[in-house]
Amino acid sequence: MEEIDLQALRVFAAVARRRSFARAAEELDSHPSSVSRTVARLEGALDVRLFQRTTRSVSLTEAGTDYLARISNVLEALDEANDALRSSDGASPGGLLRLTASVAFGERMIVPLLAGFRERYPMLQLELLLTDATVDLIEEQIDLAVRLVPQVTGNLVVTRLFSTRYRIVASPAYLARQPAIHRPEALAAHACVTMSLPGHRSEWRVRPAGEPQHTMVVPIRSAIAVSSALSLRSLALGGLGPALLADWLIADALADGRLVDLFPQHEATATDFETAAWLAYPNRAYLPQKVRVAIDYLKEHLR
Amino acid sequence: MEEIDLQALRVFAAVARRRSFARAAEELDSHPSSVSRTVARLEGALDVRLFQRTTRSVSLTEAGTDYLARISNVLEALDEANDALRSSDGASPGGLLRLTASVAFGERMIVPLLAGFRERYPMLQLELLLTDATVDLIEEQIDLAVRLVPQVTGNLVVTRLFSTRYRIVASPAYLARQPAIHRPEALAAHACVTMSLPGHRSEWRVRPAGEPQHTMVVPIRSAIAVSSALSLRSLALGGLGPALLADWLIADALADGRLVDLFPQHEATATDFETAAWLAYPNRAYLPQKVRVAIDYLKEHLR
DNA sequence: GTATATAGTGCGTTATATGCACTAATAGGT
DNA sequence: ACCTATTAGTGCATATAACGCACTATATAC
Repeated sequence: MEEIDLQALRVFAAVARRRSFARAAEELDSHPSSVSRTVARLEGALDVRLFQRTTRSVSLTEAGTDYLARISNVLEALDEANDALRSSDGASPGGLLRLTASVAFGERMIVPLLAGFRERYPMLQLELLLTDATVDLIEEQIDLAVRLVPQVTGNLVVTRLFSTRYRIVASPAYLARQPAIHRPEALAAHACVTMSLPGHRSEWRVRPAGEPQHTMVVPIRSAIAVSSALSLRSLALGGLGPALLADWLIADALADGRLVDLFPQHEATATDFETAAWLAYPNRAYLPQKVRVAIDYLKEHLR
Repeated sequence: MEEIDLQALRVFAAVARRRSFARAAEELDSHPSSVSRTVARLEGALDVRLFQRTTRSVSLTEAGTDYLARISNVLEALDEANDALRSSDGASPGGLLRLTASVAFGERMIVPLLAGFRERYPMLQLELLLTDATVDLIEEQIDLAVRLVPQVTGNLVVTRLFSTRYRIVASPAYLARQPAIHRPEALAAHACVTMSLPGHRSEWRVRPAGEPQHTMVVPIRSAIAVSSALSLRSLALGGLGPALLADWLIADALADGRLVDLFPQHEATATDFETAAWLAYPNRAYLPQKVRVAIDYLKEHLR
């Protein structure tokens, strides 16, 4: 029996995850030719075809699916063994930690923490994937994600960080030159700045705090719609109109008066009132030290 | 984190098993220098010392012990994955199967079966370690052992093949020219051939079949003591005197009259009446196909 | 005290893997 | 239905690393 290279197993797993030789090669900082040959060698050693190749798409064979499941466990157990050994002598966890969050949350909440985090865990290399698209944690090899949704779906382990509430805010300058807004219904007379997301541009929902049964659907007009929450915040600060923004995004501006909460007694939302910030990570048998400490650090500093 | 070579893990396991760099190198068909460098690289990658080296002996450190336990599982799971995949398409099991048995049992019982076994499993490569010393199945990487003892000890999985009974026999030629032996006590007047083992040379135990309470200890005289059961059999066949031999070793000679059972109504032994032939194999999480089929084959043809 | 076995190192050679250029083939766009 | 762009696979020259050998240092056994 020819010996099987561990590298070959990692390459195989990468191809299976990305469903492409070329993308796997990219991920591994290698070349499609190498990946192709490595997989071919592995298939030769096992005497089994692992992938069905049609030049345009790659998919696992039945045997490949079975092998991937077993191999994933093996690779995980191996990483666990190495991780456990390296941290057994009380050493600071090392390696690469891949984090993802929305652009706004990353910029406002994560980035300010990184200096302290790096100082505490200097051996850890960080990679921050800030995107408003929902990425596949498995395919993108993400260790830890912040998700801002009512409930997290998928085969993920989830921890709640804090509740997020949305506020309807405007800058003092805007309020000074526009008709007063005493009640939510008065928003109809204003040109608002909104997120360019379905359901955010034509109506918001408002209800007196603690009275879910009195929810009002308030029609609004969107003068400017942007796809970036950070830019939305800037527009509100610049006095371009009322905006619906998450509390964690504007806490500082409300505190020092650069923004005014129009309805302090009300809760507001575009879609769902009960939203929270969650930490989510792949449901693996073993949680690496680096992820463990990152979770603890974020929990400690974010709530 | 530098990548860890699978080869390095196998080398590490071999050194741990053999407790020697040189013997591990021998086992791996490599050189002590290579083994030394491979282990050194592994230790460097893990940043942990795995072995305590004193030029004359090698022992695992605490971290090494822990790592070995984890790595063994990983390597086993990997072998299992490969084995399962290769045999999933109904292929005949392949690889190397290492068997051990006593010299006499191997020669008389195993060797005659090998032709048929090879024919049935042509992809299997066999290695037969015939020795009367009790080998360490783990250290010697034995897949399957035949043990002839009352009870098998150690962390082994055991299956009973058949009971072994000992008979006191002599050749017709010997009996024709010597005083008759009607009762066991009469053996004292004869020069016996015996095994050169403690307790075999000065007395044998005899009892009427099914009457354990009437066990007699019969003093005997050993004229020739040999360390090989096969040679003992030859001496008995050659008419050199009465001998105590296992039934499976002389069944053919008793059947065709080349040997005569002196006390067909009695059971005899040198040490323990209740001896059996056992199949024993290391207690692993996964039983490889090749071992599975070997066990089945031996069971089918040996009882 | 001496001899032998064992772990570790330096160096030159060899084998292996890698990267690049190119081919073959398919799926999607026009 | 054709053309184009992308992707898997192959040949070949090169670079990298692993390997084996000779040798050293050290500790145990006799």
